[in-house]
Amino acid sequence: MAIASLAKAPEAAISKGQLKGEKTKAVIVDAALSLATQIGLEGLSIGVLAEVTGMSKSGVFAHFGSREELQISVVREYFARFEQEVFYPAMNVERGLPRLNALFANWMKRTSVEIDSGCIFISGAVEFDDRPGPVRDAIASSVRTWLAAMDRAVRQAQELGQLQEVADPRQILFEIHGLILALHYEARFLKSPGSIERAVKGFNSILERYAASFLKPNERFEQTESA
Amino acid sequence: MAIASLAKAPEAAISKGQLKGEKTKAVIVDAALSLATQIGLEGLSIGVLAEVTGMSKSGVFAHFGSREELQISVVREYFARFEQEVFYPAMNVERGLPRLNALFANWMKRTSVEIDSGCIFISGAVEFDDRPGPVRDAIASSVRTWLAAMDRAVRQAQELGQLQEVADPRQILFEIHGLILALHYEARFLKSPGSIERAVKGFNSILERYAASFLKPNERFEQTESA
DNA sequence: TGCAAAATAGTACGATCGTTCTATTTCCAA
DNA sequence: TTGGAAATAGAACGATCGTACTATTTTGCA
Repeated sequence: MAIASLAKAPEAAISKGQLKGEKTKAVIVDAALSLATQIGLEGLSIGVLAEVTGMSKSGVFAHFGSREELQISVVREYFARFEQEVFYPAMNVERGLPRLNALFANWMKRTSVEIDSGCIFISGAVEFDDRPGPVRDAIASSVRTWLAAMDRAVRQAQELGQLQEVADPRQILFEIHGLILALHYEARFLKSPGSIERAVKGFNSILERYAASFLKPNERFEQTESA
Repeated sequence: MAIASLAKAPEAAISKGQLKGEKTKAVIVDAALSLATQIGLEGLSIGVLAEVTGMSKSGVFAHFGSREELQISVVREYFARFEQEVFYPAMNVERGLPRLNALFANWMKRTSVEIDSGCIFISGAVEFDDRPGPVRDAIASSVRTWLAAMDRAVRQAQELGQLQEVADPRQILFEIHGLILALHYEARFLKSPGSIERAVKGFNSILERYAASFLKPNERFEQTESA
């Protein structure tokens, strides 16, 4: 089960024998991904990618047919890993606040790691906010899918009577999203220490404010817990 | 009085006669700024800039000596305008919560306008977070200067007994910054309606949470008020 | 008004970019 | 094992980039 219905295009039809091809393609996408997290999707260059992978420019190019298709592949791969690291583990946690806590914990943990590597959903948003096209669409649909998953978790906490029924889930989500963005900005760009703690504290404040009743201590979010 | 001491390099020494030169330089920077807000500082190209301003490439180039210097000039110009639109008007409002309200209102108003044009402090942070150098430094010092001004406003509200003394100003600032970033992301990239209202609501929630006592109605922030 | 200096234009350079086309190599099933 | 297809390499293209150099024009003060 993926985050939502769209999730994954048919893509790699492994049935027909493209063993070697798909394998090196995966290697290229992997290299492209770690390049893109550092210098952005727009910074991706087929020449540099060929150099890194030890292939020829045309050899790399042939796997995608266009730079744009390469960028889309990178976005899809990033989304798949995001799903794997952030979303799936939290699905093993019981619905409601515990799962919401887990989702935020994993999201924040990933963002913390990305203080060194960068987040494509954030850098891509900036690079493509004025550039319509399939790359922008791929990023936007990935992000919307993820935010919808968070939205579901918030609503479930409401249905279980853990968060106020009257609260607007999208308001809660907006504020949580802001914490992640501030964490990314202040830690990665400004290099201000203590950003992680502030994000955690902000999250707890949000939960407290919207809590149906006072939270039991074991429902408070701690940075160490996860998954 | 500028936001802080650094504020403005000596730059345009208008005393010595560089009338024509400085004038066209201003025209170039102006064009570069509106270009950079849309496609980013890294997207700036001297060729395109020459085309837009009706000059020759070398004519444009001569004013800066390097592309990097052009980018720095753009950052400085952006900062100056930010100062003019967001910071100065709020200085005419009385210290404490009213001024903090005005600062946030102006900041948000500017961010709202930038839903169409883009914010260089946000896009620049993404473009240069892994790229050390004078451009990154220019952006970072501008942002830090602005955040320090916000920090001062928060502390003044504390000193006046309007916000809790025990609260950490940087925590408050972190959460406010997150609201602005979420507004920029969700409105500009995701194009989700209602983002402005959510940012306002989030700001009021923060003030209420950290308020020393209950806020009087006229101290609540309304989107329409400003300056 | 004339003249040095400042401002702008013109041209060319090496580099890199995405892409195309054609060869060559490698794979894998029959 | 072999033959056709898939995968990769190689070379070249037009375009654009920042920058360096040299001319030409324009400016503004003596």
